[in-house]
Amino acid sequence: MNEQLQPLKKQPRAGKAGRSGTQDDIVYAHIFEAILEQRLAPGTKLSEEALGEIFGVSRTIIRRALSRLAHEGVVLLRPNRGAVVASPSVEEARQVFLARRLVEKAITELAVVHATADDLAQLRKMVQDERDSFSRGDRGAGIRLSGEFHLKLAEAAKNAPLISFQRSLVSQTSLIIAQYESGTRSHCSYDEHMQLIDAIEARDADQAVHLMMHHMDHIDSKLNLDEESASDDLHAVFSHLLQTKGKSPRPAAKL
Amino acid sequence: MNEQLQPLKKQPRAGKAGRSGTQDDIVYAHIFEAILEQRLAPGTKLSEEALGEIFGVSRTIIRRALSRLAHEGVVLLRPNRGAVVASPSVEEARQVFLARRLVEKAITELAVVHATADDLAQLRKMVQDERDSFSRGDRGAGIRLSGEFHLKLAEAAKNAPLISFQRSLVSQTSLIIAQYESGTRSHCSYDEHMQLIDAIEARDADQAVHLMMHHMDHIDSKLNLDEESASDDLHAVFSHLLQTKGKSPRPAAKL
DNA sequence: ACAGGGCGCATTGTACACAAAGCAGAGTGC
DNA sequence: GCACTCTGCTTTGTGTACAATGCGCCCTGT
Repeated sequence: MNEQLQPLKKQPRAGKAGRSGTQDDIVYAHIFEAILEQRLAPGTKLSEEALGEIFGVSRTIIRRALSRLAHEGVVLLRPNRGAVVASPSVEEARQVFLARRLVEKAITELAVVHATADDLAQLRKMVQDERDSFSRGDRGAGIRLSGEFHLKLAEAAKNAPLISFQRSLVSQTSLIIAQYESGTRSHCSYDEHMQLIDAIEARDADQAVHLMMHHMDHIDSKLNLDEESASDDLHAVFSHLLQTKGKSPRPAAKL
Repeated sequence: MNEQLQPLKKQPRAGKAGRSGTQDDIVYAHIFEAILEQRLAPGTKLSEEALGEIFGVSRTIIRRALSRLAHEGVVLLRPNRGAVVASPSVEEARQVFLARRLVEKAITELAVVHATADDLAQLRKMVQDERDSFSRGDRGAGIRLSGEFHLKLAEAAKNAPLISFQRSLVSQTSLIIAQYESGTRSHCSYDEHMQLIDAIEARDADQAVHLMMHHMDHIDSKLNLDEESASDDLHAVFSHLLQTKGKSPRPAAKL
């Protein structure tokens, strides 16, 4: 039932983070990636022991990784009942997108002021990688890299709290995209990303913000958050209930 | 050298959080409170074992509390070298305040739309408590309650990601205030809080935002983030260096 | 006397063992 | 026949022992 996959010596490819506690980061990155690529469906139970077996580490490490994922909102941690992959409701998705609009606007304005040449070069490189992933048909990597682009943009804005918040928002957005994206492929047009970089490099705040808001509109419109998402939404709610069930009506938000 | 303070049966008074894992929350709340009331100076080492002794719990619990505090930015977690009370630099403080302005503006606008009568009643009650604390001369409680007011306002805005972000910002702001506030007492005029509630209840978005921005200005102006903060700033930087870098003998304040 | 290296202590990181809390199933009473 | 409870198992929560890392001190060599 649970065979050990690899004895954990494999390096994390994308390096979401990779300084000190490599074990934590590896486990974190793998689970995160699995969620993004929908190998872990929303509502899936994440047993500590099973994950420990799989990654060849003790529950202590798993627990830390889950805690981190929970804090970023991609995993739901229920006291005494374990962790499950978060299944954001349509309402939660809307809230995330509202917050993102807000933050992306601010980040764009700040990036126009503070982005260095090096920042811009890195951003361009990321768009390249993103395009490559999509052309390879690697949807999961594409979603992840697209998210990392927005995160790098936040870094260019040079505001630590916003970077941290953006990390959380991007993670949740990725999960939402994985859950709600309509059939089509390219969810985040790298073309728009490139135009955005150009506007920032030109220090044209109005244009940059305009492009970013347009970009947000596009992402929004590609999701089935409205009426037509009935079946998808129902499925999400269903799996959620299967996990949560009990006599408790609804934890809604654990905060 | 380290006597056990209390065997941990004392309830957390203000209830920053208090549902399930009470132990975590108690430890978290006590450390947080100690930091706010400046019984724990920035840069102070937070030894896991010492804290465990003090609170009568194992390092496991302490570690979780520290992790949580670290995530909120009031504690700095250095791999293999333990935790210290964060000592935000002036630059970091500026970043926090910039982010807060942004978020408070959005929260205010949303609260005008979404705040219920119950929300408003709770907000008014919190201002009362805050005023009481200040009149009692309980500065730490005052700072905390003032922060909780802004957090409750975020809850009235009904946007989960913003609430979470606001929690982090408020915590860090509290630390900054504790560190940089100029000698005077009332740092957050509850009067302004009350006016803000009135504007929100009147659903006057422009007025509410105007008041909030004014309020932010006031908080800003009460801090010594500019030139005159030389000594305070120097001290902060100094303690920071003592902890982070060298082989220096002793941090000014010990646990 | 000072610089460099090695050694011992203190503290954190990790794994594991035990305790507690859910959850599922079978059995029993109404 | 249905519902309720009691019991056993599975899974999480917590404490603790051991390993690893960092840090300070002392010793030695120049």
